[in-house]
Amino acid sequence: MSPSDGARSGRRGGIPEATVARLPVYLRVLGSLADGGVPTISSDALAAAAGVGSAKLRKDLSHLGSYGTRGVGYDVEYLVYQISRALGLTQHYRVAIIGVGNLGHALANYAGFATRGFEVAALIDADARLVGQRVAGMEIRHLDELEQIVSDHEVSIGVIATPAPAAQEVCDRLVACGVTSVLNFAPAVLSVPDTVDVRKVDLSIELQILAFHEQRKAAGGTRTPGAAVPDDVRSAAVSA
Amino acid sequence: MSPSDGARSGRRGGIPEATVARLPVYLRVLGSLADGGVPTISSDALAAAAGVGSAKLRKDLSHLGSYGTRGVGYDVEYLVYQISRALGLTQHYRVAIIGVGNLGHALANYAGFATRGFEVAALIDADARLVGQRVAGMEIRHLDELEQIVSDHEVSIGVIATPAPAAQEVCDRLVACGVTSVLNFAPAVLSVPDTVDVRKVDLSIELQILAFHEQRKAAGGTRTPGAAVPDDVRSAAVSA
DNA sequence: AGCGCTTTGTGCACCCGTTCACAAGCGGCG
DNA sequence: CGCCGCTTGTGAACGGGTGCACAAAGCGCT
Repeated sequence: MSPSDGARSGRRGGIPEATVARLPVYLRVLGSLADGGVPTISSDALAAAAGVGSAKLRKDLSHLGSYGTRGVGYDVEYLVYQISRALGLTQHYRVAIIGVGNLGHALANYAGFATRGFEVAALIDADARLVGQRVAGMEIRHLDELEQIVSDHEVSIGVIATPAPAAQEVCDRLVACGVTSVLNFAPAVLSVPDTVDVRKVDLSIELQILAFHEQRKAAGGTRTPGAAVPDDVRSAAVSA
Repeated sequence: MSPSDGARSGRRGGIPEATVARLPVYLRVLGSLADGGVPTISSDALAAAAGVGSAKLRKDLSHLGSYGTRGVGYDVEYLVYQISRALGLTQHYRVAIIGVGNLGHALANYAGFATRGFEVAALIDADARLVGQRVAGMEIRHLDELEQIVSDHEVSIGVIATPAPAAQEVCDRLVACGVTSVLNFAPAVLSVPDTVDVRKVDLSIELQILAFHEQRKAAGGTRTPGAAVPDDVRSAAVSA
């Protein structure tokens, strides 16, 4: 998303963004395979399990080196290690969750955090009535202490699970504390300096995208409950 | 995937997938503007509020018609209507949530559902102890009744919030009932016929992607002597 | 040891999406 | 009434990602 990232120190890190987004999927599948005692796997089988094409998978893996044996496949455990290393999962990341409402509550209890080197270091909320309560074995702290908490626990990833109006302010404070990665669950557009990475998870958007395709599918063929199908045909006047 | 379903993208009225993914963002911003009484807005201002480039925004909007007045901008209310229509939000969609654990609980209480024509029609869980309990004013039904519920309520979107091992089976049953859109929160790869749309929301993957970038940023600044210079001097001011 | 089967790794062509730059169009002002 | 400045809409160049097809490279069997 960076407009022009000028000088790239030709070291590792040249992994395409689309590949990075798929590596965690491979990692998860490989984890199950390793647990099942599978020693090696071919790109075809792994691709099928991960829901991608085999050529794409091979190209993805080729970006992090030539691990894999021709005629045999990939060593599962070794590949797990290499992908983990490429993703930076050999390090430990401390996460702070801001906003302990329904969603924050669910996130705090989410088992997926601990499994890959992520540790929920703090739960923070602005509501004084929640402060002191324990969720997932952790005490909720007040938003006023955010800076102190981030500093003490060396939080490197902030998870925003607040209502939308509070999101930008919380984000700004996180960034001011030196947090450079933010995962935003609030339905709001966050503006940050481009040294900071923001990823958003937005349920409402996902539903609306599904709605679009649902409408698309309904327009084509089977029984359509209401009328209102004419809007399908778009302005043919302009586009010749 | 299969080239045969190419009709879905790139036809008349065929809005590019990337554009569809951004339309909900525009819609949200426009909603706030409309509430604030703003009558018209320029592509530049709207793009800034949505966090995209203005050219991209104009091209996105151009895909759904030539709404907008040169020299003036876009009529906010009219644009809200047009985007809503393009996304299919003029229709009503009934959603079933399968799996009422921490996450399903949070989803059931999520206010964003009702706001855009989505209605949570059913909560379903496999745990008999949860059945009959009320969450968000709705009674939890047992998984055995899934087919009946989907049929009775004409559910068109299924939200899977089960543990990973149950996800594929639940998905298969949903598909068998005629559900053609699935939103998957379980950390599992779902395989469906290509008539069905699946979108996945995976917290663990998002964190791992952030970890990758975090590692990349830290690559030059940790304990490297002499190289303590921040990786990029392109510091942009936060929204002041 | 050699041969053939299997699978990786990759060069290449294609396609989607992004960005730039500008002509066309509309409202307001003199 | 005509000109001017502003904004939209879009043609065209550009870049990244995807899929195909194949050469290179191990392994096992004979």
